[in-house]
Amino acid sequence: MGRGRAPCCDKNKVKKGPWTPAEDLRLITFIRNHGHQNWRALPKQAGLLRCGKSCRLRWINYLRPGIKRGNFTPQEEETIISLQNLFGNKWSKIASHFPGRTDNEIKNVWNTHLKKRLSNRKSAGFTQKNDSCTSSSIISCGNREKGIQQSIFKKSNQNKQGLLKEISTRRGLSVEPKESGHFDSPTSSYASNISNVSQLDDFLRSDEAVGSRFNFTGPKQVDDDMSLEINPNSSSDEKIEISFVSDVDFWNMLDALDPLQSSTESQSNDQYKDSNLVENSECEVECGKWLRNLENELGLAGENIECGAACSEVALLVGDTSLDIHRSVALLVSATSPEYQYSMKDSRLVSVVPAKDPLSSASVPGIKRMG
DNA sequence: AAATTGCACAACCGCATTCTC
DNA sequence: AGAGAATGCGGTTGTGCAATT
Repeated sequence: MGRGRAPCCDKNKVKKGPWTPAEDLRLITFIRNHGHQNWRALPKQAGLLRCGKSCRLRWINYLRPGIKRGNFTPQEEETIISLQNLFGNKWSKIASHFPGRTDNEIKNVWNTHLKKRLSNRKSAGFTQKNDSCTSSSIISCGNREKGIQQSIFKKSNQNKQGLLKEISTRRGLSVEPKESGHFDSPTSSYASNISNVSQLDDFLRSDEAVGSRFNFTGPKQVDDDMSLEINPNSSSDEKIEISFVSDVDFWNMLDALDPLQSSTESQSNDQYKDSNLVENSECEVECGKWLRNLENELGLAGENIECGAACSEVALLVGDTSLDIHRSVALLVSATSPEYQYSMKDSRLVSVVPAKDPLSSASVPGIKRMG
């Protein structure tokens, strides 16, 4: 057992506060290449001005693959309540019953509304005993509590300007939940069958997408109908949202949309545009828009910085990492920054330079978070 | 339209526990 | 065995955003 406590880092030299996309990418890239044997040494090795604990927390709670984001289903919430009753505030133990969920997330959901719900139940005269929702049966009785579900749903209506929402709005797609808006579909790689925008659309319309990856923001009124309605022509706003999840699936999805799978050395934007790898111009335009949204979502574009310069920063961050990231970044440059061109060697991104002056290196300003 | 309030959640802090030498 | 380092865990806070007034 340790005595005393050494400071985990020099607090004067570490950055605090929200993580920027560039930091995230740096952390992801480093861990993908080198793992995380030593959290204390990791920030220095990865070139991050962060405390090791902060890196660990960021990875565990947000960046690692397999994180299941989005609202908790009523069933999950009831299970949390019963497990909390069983174990107390042993969040990591409770989280072990929810693959993909983090202890922090469960702790948050408990503190924000499950605790209140429980006290409301008690004050309303409901006990687990006379509510017939004992720990063993509680999982199956979630759907009976429509009122509770409705209140959950209202609370879940926190809108983020998500990537998918942008796409769905632009493409006239909205999703109208008639029930609680929660789905418990099995998680699966959504990248495997997507190769163009229309397939992406199909995916967006599928239950699998909603259940495995996307948060659902629902109507304020909840019908009795338990079905999911998808209304492609609806003009209702902000019905679906997605969090940026930097996991394997994320990169795989980019790959799946990537028409540069077989790209070779020194492929310029013009070459890219002229190639037959893009099925048609409409698809190209859609991909470009989609990727621009992605760049926005990553905070790599906007008033403060040049698109292409941001990409060059990303390229530097990418370093010697896996090929899929190289392709993704190359695609970002192609789709969003015609004023820049990239060069690839052995399927790796080696430079991003202004197209008008191919001899000069792209400047690399610090990336500023938008907003 | 502006101000206020409340909510959700990422991130921090410090203590506990485990690991290593 | 025990000291120090590293990691895990749970409580708490800060911040951004949406809803409400």
